[in-house]
Amino acid sequence: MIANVIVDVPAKQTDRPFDYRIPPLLADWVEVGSRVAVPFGNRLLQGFVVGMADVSEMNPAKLKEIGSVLDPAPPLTSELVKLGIWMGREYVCPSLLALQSMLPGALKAKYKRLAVLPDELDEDARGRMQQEDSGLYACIARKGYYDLLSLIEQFPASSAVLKRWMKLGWLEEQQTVSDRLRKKKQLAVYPTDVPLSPEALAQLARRAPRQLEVLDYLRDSSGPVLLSELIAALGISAGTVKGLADKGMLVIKQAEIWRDPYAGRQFKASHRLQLTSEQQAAYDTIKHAVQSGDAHRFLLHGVTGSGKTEIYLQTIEDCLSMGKEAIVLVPEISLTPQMVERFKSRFGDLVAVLHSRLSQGERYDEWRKIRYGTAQVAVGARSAVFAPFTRLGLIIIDEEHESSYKQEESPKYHAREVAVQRALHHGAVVVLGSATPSIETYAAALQHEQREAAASAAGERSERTLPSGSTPPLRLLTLKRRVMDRPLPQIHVVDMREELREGNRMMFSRRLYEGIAKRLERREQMVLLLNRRGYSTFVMCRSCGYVVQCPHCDISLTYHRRAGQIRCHYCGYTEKEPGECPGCQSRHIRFFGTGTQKVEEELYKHFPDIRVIRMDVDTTGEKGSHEKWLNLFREKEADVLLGTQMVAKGLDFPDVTLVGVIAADTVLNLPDFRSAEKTFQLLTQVAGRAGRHELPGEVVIQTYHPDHYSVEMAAKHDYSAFFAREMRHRQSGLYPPYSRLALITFSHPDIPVLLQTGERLIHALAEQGVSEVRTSGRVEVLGPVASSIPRIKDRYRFQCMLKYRHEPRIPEKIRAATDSLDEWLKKHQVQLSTDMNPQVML
DNA sequence: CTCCTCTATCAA
DNA sequence: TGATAGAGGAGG
Repeated sequence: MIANVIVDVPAKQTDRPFDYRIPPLLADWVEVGSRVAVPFGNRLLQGFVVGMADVSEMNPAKLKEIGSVLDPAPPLTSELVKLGIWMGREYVCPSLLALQSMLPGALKAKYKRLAVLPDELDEDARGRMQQEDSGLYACIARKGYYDLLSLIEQFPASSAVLKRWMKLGWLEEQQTVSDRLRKKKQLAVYPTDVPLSPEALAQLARRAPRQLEVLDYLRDSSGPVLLSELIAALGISAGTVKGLADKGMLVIKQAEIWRDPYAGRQFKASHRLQLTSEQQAAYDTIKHAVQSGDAHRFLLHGVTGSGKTEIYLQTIEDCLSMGKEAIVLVPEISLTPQMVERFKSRFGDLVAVLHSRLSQGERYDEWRKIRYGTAQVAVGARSAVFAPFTRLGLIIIDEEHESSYKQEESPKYHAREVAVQRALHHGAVVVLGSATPSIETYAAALQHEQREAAASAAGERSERTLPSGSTPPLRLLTLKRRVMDRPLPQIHVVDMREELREGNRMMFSRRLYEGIAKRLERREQMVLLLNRRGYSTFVMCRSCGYVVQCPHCDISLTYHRRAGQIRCHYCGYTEKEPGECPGCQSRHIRFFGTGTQKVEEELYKHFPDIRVIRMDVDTTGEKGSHEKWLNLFREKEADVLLGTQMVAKGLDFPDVTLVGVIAADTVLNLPDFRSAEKTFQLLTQVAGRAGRHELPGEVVIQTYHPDHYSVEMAAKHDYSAFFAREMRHRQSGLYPPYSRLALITFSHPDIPVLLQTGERLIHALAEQGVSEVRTSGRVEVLGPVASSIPRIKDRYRFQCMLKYRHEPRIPEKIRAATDSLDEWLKKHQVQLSTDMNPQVML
């Protein structure tokens, strides 16, 4: 048998399967999806088996054998292998990267090269090695082998000797492939298979009562017990247990432990809540779709607080009872303990949770629960869309408009697109949930609705059967009302230009100021949002106008007062806060713009007794700190939760009655065609944090653009009006959904190289038939132009945007074009990457 | 990506 | 003639 293997080299030239013979000993172990170690060139590499064949096209003499199989069962399913290859094509990236991104980091290969003394080496050779370089020899001889790289490091002068020894055969090189991480092992105590004789027990009772206690404990607990647990429970020493092991009355051995990030936490079981009629209708439709066993897509458009999560929970429950599995995607930011708790309390140990705040080991074990264990529901951020289920029935994407579903590194995939691909394979249902759907999603849903309406008006039965493999239509389910018919909070828009004109120079408008004072008096809570961390956004000299910039990026530095530093938010560059202007040495250097740190300081200035929790990247760096702050806020240990967008999403606190947006314009001013959409979504989401329970809520939005439609429509809770207005904007600029985009970015330390690269790229694209064809409106090639942040980490960045409509096979053509530039790119060390359907234009 | 080979070029 | 650097290509 032959295995087709994709090897662990992330380069264009090797992005294809290589054939290997499967040795008879491994025949039962190699499957599609297996992770194997294979000889490649003169190295030993990890690889993924992507196919099996009886014969190879290759000359059989040239075939090498698979070295070993790295896992007892294949970590990838054949479906995921197929998906990885699809991703490679669709997102113009090496399939290897796609396959790797499906697995927990613990399974990323770690390579070692060892220098080994051959067993059969004669005394004579050993003697001569000893004589030639005693230090080097001693180091290797101690264990018989030693890590090659650290040898070279420790004995830099001996590298020539080392090389010669290897040539002479006195040393052999051995390469290994291993995981990043081991399965966690701990000593555990197992009962013996043979029943214990009554005499022996009687003897124990007399001579060693403590040992008898151990046996009793072991008998009462079904199965093995951890040694540490036994010692703690009975207050004995390890010696007591060891004594029993010596007598053969029990066995102590290493047992594999599954780390559980939620161990020791009690989750109160919860049950189905009564659904409103709107919820019930949506639920019924989704449930029938899951039952049908065909791929379906739904957009669940429900206002904040309309009870989307309960619908998710109940449909998952039905999905499980049909013997199928479910994936729930949640934006990283809202994967809060609250969210996890809802799933844990409904499904208990059937849930595996995957997010970035788990340690590598914890994530690995949660993943193994899905692949080999008991989990039937996966809740997690973007990459959980790859949960290795085999009977997938339902994929839910909550807050589907969130940009975090798009991975910004290669493979630049969108979880929404991957979900559809998986649903097609499994005949599963995809549910996109949001109060503020992305324009593209909503447009697709409306288009389907309109087609249905037209079809029924014409008296036709709507077409239900689709050509297999094509994306199913997106059906719209709407929840217009909040549960318990609670009103949406009242939103006040404050024009900050007006405030200034009337002499208020504070960062708080009078309305917000009074709101805060009132809440403090009433002991209610508040959420304040400012989408900028740090203290100020830029540092400028008032004498000469000099703005302090990052020396490596074209971006101004942000002042962080607590640390007394100015920092670059792109490359992490840090310097001490300047006391004088670096340009003209004037003392008139000032900090402009407002960040969360400054808001915090102002709050304390105006309300001395106020208790503020600030949440941004700077305060939530540590593991678990996110959770810690939210718990403090829940326990009413603070009046204000102040933060960047991480406070806008998914939080639910009963006593929050005021939400304040310090500056609604931060996102609006970004040079991105989605900035209005992002603003509308952010405002609507954060407004939804108020008045979710008995107490009514109030929202204050401060802005310099009170007339902008994104602000106006958000204040009126009018998604439809916003959508209609935004669609006109998209149409006039031919932006998505009126077109599709592909962004090719390339970077280099020198601008002339980039200019030449740009010319070659345009030429290469034209050769593939991708060139400016404005007349037919098929493809538009924009650029190359400098990116909106022209330099990051000392590399200038240029980009080329393709805007196309009905142009088929664009990824294929881009790949062909960029492949033809390969030589040039390699020679000049130009980095180039392609982003299909980019979410951020920066 | 990394290693190997081939070729051009230069100094002895 | 041999050494060396750089480009090009292969890797099963």
